[in-house]
Amino acid sequence: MKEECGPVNDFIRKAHDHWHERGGRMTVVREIICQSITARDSAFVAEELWQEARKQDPGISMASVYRTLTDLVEAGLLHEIHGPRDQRSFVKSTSAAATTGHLICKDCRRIIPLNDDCLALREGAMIRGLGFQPDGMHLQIEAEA
Amino acid sequence: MKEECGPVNDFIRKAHDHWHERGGRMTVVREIICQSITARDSAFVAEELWQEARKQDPGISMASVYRTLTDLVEAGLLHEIHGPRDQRSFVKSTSAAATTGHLICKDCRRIIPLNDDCLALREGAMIRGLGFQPDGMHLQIEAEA
DNA sequence: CTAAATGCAAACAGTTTGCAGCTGC
DNA sequence: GCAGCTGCAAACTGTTTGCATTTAG
Repeated sequence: MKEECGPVNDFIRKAHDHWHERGGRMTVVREIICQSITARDSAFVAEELWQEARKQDPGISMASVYRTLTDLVEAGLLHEIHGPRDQRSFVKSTSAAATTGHLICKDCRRIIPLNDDCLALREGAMIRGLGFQPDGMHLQIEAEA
Repeated sequence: MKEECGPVNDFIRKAHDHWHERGGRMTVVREIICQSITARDSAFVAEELWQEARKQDPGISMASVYRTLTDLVEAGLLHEIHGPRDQRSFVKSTSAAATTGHLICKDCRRIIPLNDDCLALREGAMIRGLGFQPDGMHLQIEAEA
């Protein structure tokens, strides 16, 4: 039942470090959840991770998924997306959607990352001009197919 | 108790028309809520409208506020903003925040409308280039003071 | 051995809904 | 009078939390 628990990729290594720094641990449950995140490159919700994590260990609870997600957002490894408010959704901070924006298709429900480097630069400068420190930007465009 | 119920400004006139078109009515409750909306130019939440509406008629329920807001979004007179998910928030469609974006300050909690006409043009063109019909765009930038 | 993490179930907050009574036309 | 609106309270949904138990180191 004991699995290989060491860091296996960059995301997991960083998560591992984050928890260690605060006296925490990289447990099996957390590693399963992180692995499920690692596989994703667009936005996801807690439920999706849970379904996938349950395949590895059917006992994993939603509570753990949410607790893990909260930690990872705090660690800066995930970004929370402010979408339609039925569910919280997240992206890895390294994903394009985290730094620029995403397109939410009202028809197919897909969330498509946008990749406009220029946007972050332009708007970041504007915000600083207003006297604020930008900390996360999400361009959300709803569209029909 | 009977008040002047006719349309008194553009927003209210349009709302009035919307309800009439679908066999509904502009009631006193709805007018009080609409008036409270009319006065606002930045983002607001249901609770705020409710507090204000109660000053006119303490019996008004949150249910009515939400039902009215839902109708107005459907009518295209309001835009729902996808902010931090503790509460739904809205802006009048005529507000800058509806068409361009808004800055959410993590410290002071204010939501500041941004006015970058260029943004809507640029991004709209990009989305159409991807084969979608844009329908509402929200640039959300979180920042610290 | 001990602090930290987990699952469970209960609590929570904002929102929605069913329904009986009220209202505007 | 009747369709439509309202307030109330109960239902709902996604998320969070308290607690007894398990687990990692």
